[in-house]
Amino acid sequence: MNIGMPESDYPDIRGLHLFAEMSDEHFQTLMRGSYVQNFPPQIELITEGDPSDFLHVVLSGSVELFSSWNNRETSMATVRPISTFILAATIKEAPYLMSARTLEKSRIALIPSQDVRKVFDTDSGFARAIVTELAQCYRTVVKSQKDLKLRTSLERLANYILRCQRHAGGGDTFDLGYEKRRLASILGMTPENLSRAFKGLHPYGVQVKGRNVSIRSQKDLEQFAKPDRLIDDYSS
Amino acid sequence: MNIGMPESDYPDIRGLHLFAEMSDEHFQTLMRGSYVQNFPPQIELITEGDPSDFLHVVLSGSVELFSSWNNRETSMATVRPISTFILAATIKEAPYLMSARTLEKSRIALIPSQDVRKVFDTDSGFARAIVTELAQCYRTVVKSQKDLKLRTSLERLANYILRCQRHAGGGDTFDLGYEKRRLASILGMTPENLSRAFKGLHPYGVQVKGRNVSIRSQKDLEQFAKPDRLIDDYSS
DNA sequence: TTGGCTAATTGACATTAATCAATTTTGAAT
DNA sequence: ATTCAAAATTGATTAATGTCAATTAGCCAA
Repeated sequence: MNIGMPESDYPDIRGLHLFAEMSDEHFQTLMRGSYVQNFPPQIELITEGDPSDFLHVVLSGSVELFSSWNNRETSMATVRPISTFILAATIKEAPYLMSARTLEKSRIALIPSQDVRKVFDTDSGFARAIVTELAQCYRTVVKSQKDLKLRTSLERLANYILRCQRHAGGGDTFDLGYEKRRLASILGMTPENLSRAFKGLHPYGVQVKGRNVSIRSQKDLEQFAKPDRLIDDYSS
Repeated sequence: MNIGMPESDYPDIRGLHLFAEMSDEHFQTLMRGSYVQNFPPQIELITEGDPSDFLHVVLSGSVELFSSWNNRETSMATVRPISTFILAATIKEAPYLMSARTLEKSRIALIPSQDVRKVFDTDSGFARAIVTELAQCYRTVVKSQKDLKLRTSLERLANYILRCQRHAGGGDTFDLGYEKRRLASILGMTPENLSRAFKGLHPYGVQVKGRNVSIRSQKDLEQFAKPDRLIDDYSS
């Protein structure tokens, strides 16, 4: 465990939208109280219900946000470098709504929540950035909610594949992005159902081998999936 | 249609968390460009995909936020006085993700989005309030997402009833809060399924007559519903 | 009060998805 | 390469939910 933030990590964090516009002085203030840790895979970083003591920044690796209730568990989102999580809880000084665990070996920066709140009040650049980030988070969840409520699991998978393709550059063959059991949870279904859903997309030209997907007929798949920018465009 | 904001509406709006902490000067700036309209029931106020020209404030009545895709429609949330909607789209200068329609005769204030963004940059009290409001919105959607992904429709209904009861003061008989078809959509099910779900809760002491619900056995219902503050407590 | 409209309910059925159990496949460690 | 454990797939079945059609109930306006 490393205590204190190595200066070598500063540029990565400074490069985040969230920290790009603030004054050097305030940035230094935040960094002074922060530290960085390396975690192995599958480590639970935070547990839902706990008080939000730190804003977390994923510097490398990846982190899954998940929730549990009544012995069931579901994957809510994945955080990839370089971005933050638990921002809303930090701002509201409220307990975490989701737990977080590393998916792989990850490097995480921890910034004390009270420092974040303090600097927020004095640095308008930082305040602006936080609002933008929060609005983005909110809109992402709303899109996800629409996906869940308006589409069947087959349609969700089809649209996930198209988003994945776009994210990978638009080629007709690409990586699925997740282990299948995790993807199933993200899409709100069981692994068995996902396996069958892939077969259900076969008539639309979708081929899957391990984590590799290939789309034989872009047109057929899009015609079935009916992607919608107000659900599937994660950039706005 | 009334053009311009009557001064008599100022106190209601000023009383909102969102506008309570800002300077008088900035508040006046916002109000000068704003206006208030009265709408009959079932009027579509905004349509998803449209540019976000105004921040909306519900002064009286109620407004439903809903979304459509592929000829399907789902209810996303209800906005009751006195609160705002479309804040995230306003901040991000992005298109609305949801449509809005009045449920009843409603009085709505419209504040130009560009004014909101401008004042945000200069008034730190306002900035703070916007962040708090957005964080609240975000957490509300996350809770709703957990409700959807972790619970069956029967469990969602049971917990809805308990939340409703709490909101109504805790008595064992209270109003359902919505027309049943709308509640079904909010809970992510069909009206037929909702009707059967009410029957499914009968063994736990739930009686429904029209919009009136009564709980015969608080303990049984809670034991079944397993309410969780990280899903069902809308105050934090 | 009485139509007449919409909402709500009910039954029958179809579809979708979850569960359980049994293999098969995969991938990481040796 | 070999081995082992976890992941993925498959089949059979059950459970949950949606759809369609037909009533029934409730409400508002004339």
